[in-house]
Amino acid sequence: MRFQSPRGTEDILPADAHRWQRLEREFFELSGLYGYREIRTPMFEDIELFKRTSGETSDIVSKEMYDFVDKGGRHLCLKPEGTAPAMRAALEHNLIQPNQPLRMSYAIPFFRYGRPQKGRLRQPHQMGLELVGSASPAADAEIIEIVAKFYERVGIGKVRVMINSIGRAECRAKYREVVLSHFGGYLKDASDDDRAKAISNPLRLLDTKDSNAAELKSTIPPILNYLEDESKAHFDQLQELLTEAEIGFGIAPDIVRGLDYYTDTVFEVVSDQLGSGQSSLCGGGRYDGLIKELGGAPTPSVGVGMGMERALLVLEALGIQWEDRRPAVYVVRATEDAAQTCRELARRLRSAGLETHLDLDDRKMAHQLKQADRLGAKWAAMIGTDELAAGTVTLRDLSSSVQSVVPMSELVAKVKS
RNA sequence: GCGGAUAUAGCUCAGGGGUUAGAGCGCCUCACUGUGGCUGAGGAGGUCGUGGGUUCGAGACCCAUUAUCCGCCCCA
Repeated sequence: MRFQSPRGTEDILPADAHRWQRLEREFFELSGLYGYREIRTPMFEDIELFKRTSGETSDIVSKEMYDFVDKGGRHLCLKPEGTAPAMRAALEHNLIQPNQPLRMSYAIPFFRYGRPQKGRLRQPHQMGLELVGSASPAADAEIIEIVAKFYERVGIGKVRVMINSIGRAECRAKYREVVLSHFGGYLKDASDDDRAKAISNPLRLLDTKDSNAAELKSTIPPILNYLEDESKAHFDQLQELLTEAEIGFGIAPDIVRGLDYYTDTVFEVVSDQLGSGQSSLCGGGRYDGLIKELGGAPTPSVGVGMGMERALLVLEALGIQWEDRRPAVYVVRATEDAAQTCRELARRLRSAGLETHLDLDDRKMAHQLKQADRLGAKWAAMIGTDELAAGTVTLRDLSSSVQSVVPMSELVAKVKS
């Protein structure tokens, strides 16, 4: 019986792992410059945490959770997103203090039970940021700035961040009626999906792909027209701040977000390089009501999640290749009597911080050189009877084939130069 | 969750009822017993995704199942 990885999961193989490491390194380095520090929370949580925060009617909670009951009868689930667990942990450990913004970052797998496709998995990964404790549009701008800088830094280039505001609860309630009456006629013979949306979350009618609704979508007045003064001012200031930071953005009135906890600012970065109908590279927004919902003092906050496999997919589509580290030296045992000396030299090279390879299986010299070549080693350090007697190493530059004889004592220095 | 397509060597793919299933690339050996890449000659590697069925005979046809891909849903 041969096993496969479970549906919708992927193995990250040794030849590819460096790309993931690089992505995470760039992410933590960049966000660290803004003061973000990593938080690591458990892979599973009490299922109620997500029902409370994302909302019972959200797609995540209503049909995409990997939930289970453990042997102690606890109803748990693999985390379907990163924000709620981070906030639960922050509250549990009293990390949230008045007038002290809390900045947290993470790179995590998360879990959603859906139909897999390219760029859409059951165990995807995301890099997330949470900025807790500021109501200022400067907080929204900070998160968006990091996102924009991140994509630029890894080579995806300048991205256009699409922003919208969905206001506060009253505004949304008002707008919900606007949407329902605007789409009223259409809903009579709309798809089951869209009719279900009309009941569970009318705002999501805005992103229906039904061609019959295209005109209605284009003629509906945007939610921005219904924002309260405060939300309107917030949104305007955010735009000024983004302009000041020279971040390219556009306004997309149809970005609505499927989770209940968002308020005011919502945003995403899209790419046309993803294929499979997937376009979202990252998504985020402000969630001023979430912490209160979890029993904490009302605390305004903003966050974002950036999809890792989607970033990698775009990088690949752009033809951007990241080189893995390569061995510095392959120590070649030319004759059997040099075996011990070869091992000793290899140890010395590694102590000096140089990746060094050695044949384990008494292969002939030609084979060892072939391995060295295949591994992409810079140098082959060859030792046989002659070198043993002279206390030297024959050092070959594998790309130029230039060869020289150096004393063993100078090997490390020569290779490092 | 709904609709469609696909599954043959490590990889990319041919073979569409009839002996022992093929190619390119990759891998191993030798030419080259102390020198990789290039070349040449050999070689290894497949329960044809899995399980049933039809047939004298199935990699091929039928059914089921699993996985992947595409569309919907949704998002990262």
